[in-house]
This record gives sequence, C-alpha cells and structure tokens, in this order.
Amino acid sequence: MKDLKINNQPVTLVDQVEAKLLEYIKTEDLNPGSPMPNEQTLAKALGVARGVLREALSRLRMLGLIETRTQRGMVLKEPSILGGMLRVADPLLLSELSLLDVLEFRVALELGISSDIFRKITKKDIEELEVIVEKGIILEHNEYALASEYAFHSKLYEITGNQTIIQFQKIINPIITFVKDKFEENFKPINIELEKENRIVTHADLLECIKTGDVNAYRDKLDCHFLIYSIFLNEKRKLSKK
Amino acid sequence: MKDLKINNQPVTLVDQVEAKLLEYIKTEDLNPGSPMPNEQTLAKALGVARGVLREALSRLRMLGLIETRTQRGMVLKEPSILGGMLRVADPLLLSELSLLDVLEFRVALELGISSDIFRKITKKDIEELEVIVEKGIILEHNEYALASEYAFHSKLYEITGNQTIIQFQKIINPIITFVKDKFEENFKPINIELEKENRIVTHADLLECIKTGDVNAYRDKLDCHFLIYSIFLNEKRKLSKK
DNA sequence: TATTCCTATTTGTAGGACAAATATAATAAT
DNA sequence: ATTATTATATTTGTCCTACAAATAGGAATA
Repeated sequence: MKDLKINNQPVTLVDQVEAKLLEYIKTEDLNPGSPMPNEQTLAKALGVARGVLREALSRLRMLGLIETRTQRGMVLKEPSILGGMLRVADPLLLSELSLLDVLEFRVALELGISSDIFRKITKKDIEELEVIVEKGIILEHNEYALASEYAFHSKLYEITGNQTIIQFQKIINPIITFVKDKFEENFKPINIELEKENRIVTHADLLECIKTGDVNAYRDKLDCHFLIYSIFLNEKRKLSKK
Repeated sequence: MKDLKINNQPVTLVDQVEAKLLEYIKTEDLNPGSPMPNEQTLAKALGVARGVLREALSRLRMLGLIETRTQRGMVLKEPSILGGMLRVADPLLLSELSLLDVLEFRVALELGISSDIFRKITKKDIEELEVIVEKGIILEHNEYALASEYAFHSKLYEITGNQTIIQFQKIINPIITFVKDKFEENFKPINIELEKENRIVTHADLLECIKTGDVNAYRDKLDCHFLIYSIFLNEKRKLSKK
C-alpha cells in the first residue's frame, strides 16, 4: 500500500488522510460553521500520528476549507473555488506557455461576458467607465496607465455581478500585466499590421460601443486582441513541440 | 509576532515558512528540475522544527510546486495554475451561489472562445463533432446523454489548443452536471418561454452554425443559455442579500 | 570489468513534551 | 444573588527524538 505511486509520486499517509478528511466532510454533509473533532480524536480515529494528521489539516486550511480558532477547535468554512490559484498564479512560477494560455483565457472570458455586460450595464456604470477612460488618456505612457487599465477591466467584470469571475480577474491580474509587458515587442509587429487597417482598440473605442449599444462591434474589437495573442501563442506552441 | 492575525486567523509559523519558501523559489529563480536543499538543512536555515517545515512543504507539494523522489531529495516542478481548484471544485463543498457562478463562468468562457474556434476548426474536427452529435441524439434521455454532452463541449475546448482552458473545463465539469441537474426544474419555465420563440438550442443547431461559418448565429444561440442562467442567478443573488 | 554488498543519507511516520491561549468551572467580592 | 476574579482543563502550535524504508554511492568481490 505504501509503495503505491501516482504520477511517479508515492501516495503517502498524509495524502490518504487528506482524502479521508475530504470524504468525511462531504459524506457527513457538514455545513460551513460545523465543528470538527479535535486533533487527538481525529488522529486516533484515523490511526495516524498527530503530525501526519496536522499535515493533512494544514493543506485543507490552506485551501480555506477549515478555519481554526484557538480552543474552540476547528470549524468548516466554504472554500473559494479559486483560492488554490492564489499562490501559484505568479509569473515566476509558471512557464511562458502557461502564462500565454492565461492571457488568452482572460481575453476569451472578457469576450464571453460582453453580452451579459450589455444587458446589465447601468447609466452609473457608464459614467464611472467614462471617468476611468479619461484618466487613462491623461495618464498615458505614465506609470498610472496600468492602474487605469486594471480599473477599466475590473469595472467590466464587476458589472457581471459574478463573484467567481471577479475573483478570477483579480488573481490572474499580475500574470496579465507581466505577460503584456514581457511580450510587448513581440506583439508590436502584429499591432502595426492592425493599425494599418485601423483596427487598434482603445478603451475609449470599447466605451463608445457600449454607449451606442453595439455588441457586435464591441466583440469585434475585443476579438482583435484575441487574434494578436492567438497568433503569437500558436507560434510559441509550435516551437515548444519541437 | 505570533498573535498577528489576518482574516481573524492567526499567522502561524507554518504560514510564514510557506511564504518564505515561495519567496526563496521565486527570488532564486529556480527552474523546474532544480533540486531543493534537504529538510534538515532547510529547517536549520529557517530556524524551525522539521515538523513545521514539513507542513509547509506538504502544502507546496499539494499545489504541485515540488516533487519529492525518495532519496534524490526534492526537485521543483511547474505547478498547474488550476491544480489548487481540483480538491474544492465539488458540489458538496460549495454554496449554491458559488455553483451557479461557476455555471455562468463556463457559459461565458464558451461564448468567449467561439471566435477562436471558428478560426481554428478543421474538417476533421467537424467530422468528429458530427459523430458526437449523432450519438447524442440516439442516446437522448439516456444515461449516456451526459457523456455526449461532455464530449461535445470537450471537443470545442480542445480546438482552442489552450491547455489551461481545457483543464478548467475538466475540473469544473462535475459542478456543471450537478448544477444543471439540481436546477433543471427551475430552468424549465424559462426554457418553455424560449421554446415558444423557437430559441431552444441543441448541439445540432450549434454544429449547423459551425458548418455554415455563422459566428454571430452561434453566439446568439449560446447566449440563450447565458440568459437562462443569468436570470435565475440574479434572482438567487437578490434572495441571498436579504 | 562487472556484480554484489554495505553504509550513509533522506524522506516518512510515530510519539512525547511543553508553551500559549482560552473556555469553563470554581471561588471570592459586592 | 449577581458580578468579578481566579484556577483548571482543553486545545492548538511548536520542538524534539527515534526509527523504518528506500536508495544512492562507494567498497568489496568475482
């Protein structure tokens, strides 16, 4: 049992205990707020040393599944489905290909929520977007341009009201800014190409589409970005296959 | 230092060691495959007991950041950005609202990749989709209908070639099927409404759009689903605010 | 030179000890 | 009788030691 391996990694006692705890939580249908037995009890029940149990608990704690207030013991919590991404969503930990995948992911998502945004957007939202865009123009080529960029897209995600989507955007933001910065030079030739066709997209353009209620034009403009990243990404993919 | 709290949770030594290890990995710019010092060395260097260090390492191991082949010591690995989602992406661990958020997230993403799909799809892809759709029709109201449903959407995600998107779809699939099943009755009235307008969407319809190359029609049909979920989800959100 | 064996190293597991924090019960004060 | 204080017990967090299992690398042998 001990030398069972998955992905060439041994399945340790900690792995098994972790799985059993998850199973326990699910089958007992415990709700957030439900107390967990204390460590000694659990360790004895599972027949393992407290250290092993604590390692497993530590993992679940990291995922936000359990919260431990000293003395009251542990209580269950609803985890954030994206919480596990937080630690590894870092440009320094992921490969180039993964980073570009995430960039493409984000553009796809933003494209995908456009119809929802057009349905839900209010006058107040549009006013806020106008302020953000104006600041962005003033601050162009400035260090605060990035902040404006982030604010604009954040606002769009907010309009959906979907907390998971909002959180996703927040978590991957460091990756997006890093990748855009790193591959700026690579995107340039494609950008110039598009500039000739007058297809370069600014936030002001997007906002204009929103105001006139032209979803299709909005989508076309966003799709431009998708195209740029997609072309570059496909080249990278081909290279990495060799 | 020890009674520092974040989110009302004490910041333990393990938390600090975990953060330091991550910092170490990032600043040393270690690549996948790079060896890590052994446990004793690390524990001494960080001035903590081996047990504490092991708890932190256990977390990183779960995230897929380090791999530990017995005796060769630990080596770094490229984590999957979505790996942390695996354990908590479960209908039994998340709230209704979160589950519905994920459903909406999926529809948005699928809507977002449509232009990319239309650009990249090949004749062979279309043939495969035809087979899947045919099987789906035959197996309608059958337990295998779910498998066909999954196969169809999986194939679409595959066409993007984006591994992160593909993995995302795989991980959240249990949630999607669960939520669709659980709220089937709630979606029905809205569905009937749409049926009157002849706006019910089948895989065959989508495939037809793909064949004729009509992206906008394809998007409209997908957007129908978005609308259904969005309406229902917004009601739920209002209720939960009270 | 190739093979076998031994030793040292490293991770995985067990178990004990104690500090810090706090919930609960017991005691004292008004 | 009610409130304030103190003491005790419980629980998590941390450290330490010991040892088993596996294996890498070198030593001994054929």
